Amino acid sequence: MESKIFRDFLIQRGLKLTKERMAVLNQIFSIHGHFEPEHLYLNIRNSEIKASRASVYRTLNLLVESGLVERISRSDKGNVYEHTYGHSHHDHMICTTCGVVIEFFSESLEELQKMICTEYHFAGTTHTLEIRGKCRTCQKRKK
Amino acid sequence: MESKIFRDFLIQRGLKLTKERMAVLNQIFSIHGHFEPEHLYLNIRNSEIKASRASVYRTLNLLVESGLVERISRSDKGNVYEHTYGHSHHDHMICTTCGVVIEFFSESLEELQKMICTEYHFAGTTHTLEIRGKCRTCQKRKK
DNA sequence: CTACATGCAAATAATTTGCATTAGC
DNA sequence: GCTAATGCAAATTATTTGCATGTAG
Repeated sequence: MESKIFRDFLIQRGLKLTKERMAVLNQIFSIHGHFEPEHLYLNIRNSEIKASRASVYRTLNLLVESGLVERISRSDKGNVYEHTYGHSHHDHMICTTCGVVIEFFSESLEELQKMICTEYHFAGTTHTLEIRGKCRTCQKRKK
Repeated sequence: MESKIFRDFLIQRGLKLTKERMAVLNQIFSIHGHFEPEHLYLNIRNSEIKASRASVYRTLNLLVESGLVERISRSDKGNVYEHTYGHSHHDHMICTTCGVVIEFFSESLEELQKMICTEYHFAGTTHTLEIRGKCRTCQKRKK
């Protein structure tokens, strides 16, 4: 699982597996969807093993480098992250009225993107698609 | 053109068309691709009519609200913008090695997205697709 | 035991805001 | 003239960093 991947990543870099780093990792993987660093920090403050804001940010950067977490950046202030391991790829629809985030996946979309990459001789590794608009509920509400 | 649209937008809101706002607008529309607020500010400092950082940021927010400019946010630090008027919709491929940005457009992709929206009862208005990976040149270079 | 990690507080950086002054309409 | 905009500098917010101390390997 993810802690094994992270451990291997750290060893490979000659870094140490500290309890603070584990606390951050565990917290992240206990969260379902998206999260912000501050949110993460507050949760950790309330948990068994604590970590400072500095460590949260430092660990977050390591996790992104290791590929376990992805920065999907799209908040007005600050970054938004999401863990990628064990959480299959998907894209997002964001309601500009209520802010709700709908995750979706489309195989055709993935394939089309591969074709486009080929056409442009681009070796795509990851992508982010974000569709903004109004969700079902807000469409009704506003008229 | 864009200045007419912006003027109308301002009037509709009971706001004023100042020379600073025009300077920001002109500067943006004299730029081909993407830009960052600081870049914009520096260009304006060197132009005829100047504007402070505060005004640049304030105007930028108005332009986003008016729909003339879009925040495509994805720099490690700060936001990246792009003007949308007269610059038809397209998506981006970003090389994670050299940072080059390739713009592309695919009609099939647009249609597929419409279909997905329909399926999810989502009224999509705009979208951003960003594919990250290695560009042709960097693929050769690194091997 | 040694190098790397931690926490803290100070430093950076991007952006926003309060306020006195200036300028569209 | 009235209301909104400007510039400045101070305030906020998010994130990083230097340094003395702690700790994993």
